[in-house]
Amino acid sequence: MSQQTHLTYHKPSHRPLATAHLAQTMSLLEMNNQELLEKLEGELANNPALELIEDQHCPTCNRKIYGNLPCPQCSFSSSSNFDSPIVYVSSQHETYTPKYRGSDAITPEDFSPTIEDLPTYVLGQIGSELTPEERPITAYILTHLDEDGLLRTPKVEIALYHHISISMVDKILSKLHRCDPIGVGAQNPQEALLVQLKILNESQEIDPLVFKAISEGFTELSKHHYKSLAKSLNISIKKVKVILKFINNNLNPYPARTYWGDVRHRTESGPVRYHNPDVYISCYGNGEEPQLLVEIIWPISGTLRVNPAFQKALGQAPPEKNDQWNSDYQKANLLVKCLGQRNHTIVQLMLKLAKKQRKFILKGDKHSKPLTRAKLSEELEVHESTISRAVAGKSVQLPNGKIIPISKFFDRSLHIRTVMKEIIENETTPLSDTRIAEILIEEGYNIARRTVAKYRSMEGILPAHLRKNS
DNA sequence: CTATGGCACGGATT
DNA sequence: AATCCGTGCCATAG
Repeated sequence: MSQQTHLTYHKPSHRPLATAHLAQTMSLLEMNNQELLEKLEGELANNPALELIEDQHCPTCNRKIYGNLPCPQCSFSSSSNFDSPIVYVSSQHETYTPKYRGSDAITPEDFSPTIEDLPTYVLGQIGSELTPEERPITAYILTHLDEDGLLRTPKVEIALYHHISISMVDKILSKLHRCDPIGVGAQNPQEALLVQLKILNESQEIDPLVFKAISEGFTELSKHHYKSLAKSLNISIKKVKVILKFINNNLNPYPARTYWGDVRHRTESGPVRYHNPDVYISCYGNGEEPQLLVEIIWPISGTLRVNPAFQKALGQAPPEKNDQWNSDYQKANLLVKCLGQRNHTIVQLMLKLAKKQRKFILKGDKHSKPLTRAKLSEELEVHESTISRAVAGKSVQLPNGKIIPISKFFDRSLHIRTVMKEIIENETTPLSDTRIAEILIEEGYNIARRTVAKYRSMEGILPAHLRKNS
């Protein structure tokens, strides 16, 4: 297809426009939805040459088209066997999906996006438990939650505003904390973690060190300064990692976010956080072989284009404004083109990924195939760094409702780790690392004993002698 | 003596 | 060029 040439970003070019084009496409590619949203809003506010129009309908198939892209239906419908996923770009819908991660057993049928917003959703759960006096206060609190489900407004303020005591506020908050995104209404990530931990503790035994790590070493924890954390708690770094894994697996500092990964940080300001997914993957059809539906989320509703009226007016610009207008026009034009290209790249990427990792998407971690960015870049005929940029810091929601970073599609050892986990779960008597390695080798995974130990610790599984059997 | 964790090296990936 | 990952070797705990 003709676009392929546009995708080979590594081709040297001497035209200045092309370099600007290149630079902008790359930076746009790196952005996830949140960042893109901010960027677009900024551009729209500052550049009169840009306009946001209603989403268009495709002239031939009359489907809605989004995201400054050609019609998805027409360009992709040729590949409609179940092997090739349908890919399309869709506008950001206001769905809040209240799946609190943790339970594995969410099947595609269970998963239907809920159209409620967070306050409504939470209120629906506890509405009946509240006394008439508590009700308006709760509503007030809920509407003051930030996008992460945290309550940044000081308690005192609420108490004063409603002329009630702080203990009253506390009482309501503690009820709130137990609602579905467990920990909603906590004052900060730290409190959210503690609340979740407390509730979890009621149903299972929890290492008191986890409490200590969160309450005393939270700053180190959030900065990923594990060595200093280990020192201040006077435990081994190994132990810290076990704790960390536990936290990552079971707790969520931002209750309304579905995912918090321990991912490398992109900026000094802290770990990359996943807000809403940038891509949805869902199933179309319920059979054995459902077709995959890949949805690239476009952060704004509407399509961005260069305002034709502005373009017309260019010729009649007042002389003193001429330069300004021209540059606005150029910039707008560039942005629109780059956006289209960014989206095109992401679409191609996700299409390929969905195809390659189909089993992983449908059947879970065990079927993940080791895949490197390099290999994919070869197939897509783009530069490696293009893939890296497109993948970095973005997240995707799978048909089972889990939100994972896209980089998980490139995990080299995910499948072995899951097989290993299964072995350990099914063991009758605790198996030593050596033994596990032997079993894995028998099953065809060539792996060293030392590596088993590494995987174990990655998964937060205790060594054999500390494991008791079930 | 056996099972694991720590450190560090080299090759692959990004 | 920087980082990640699998491994081997050695120290330590049990």
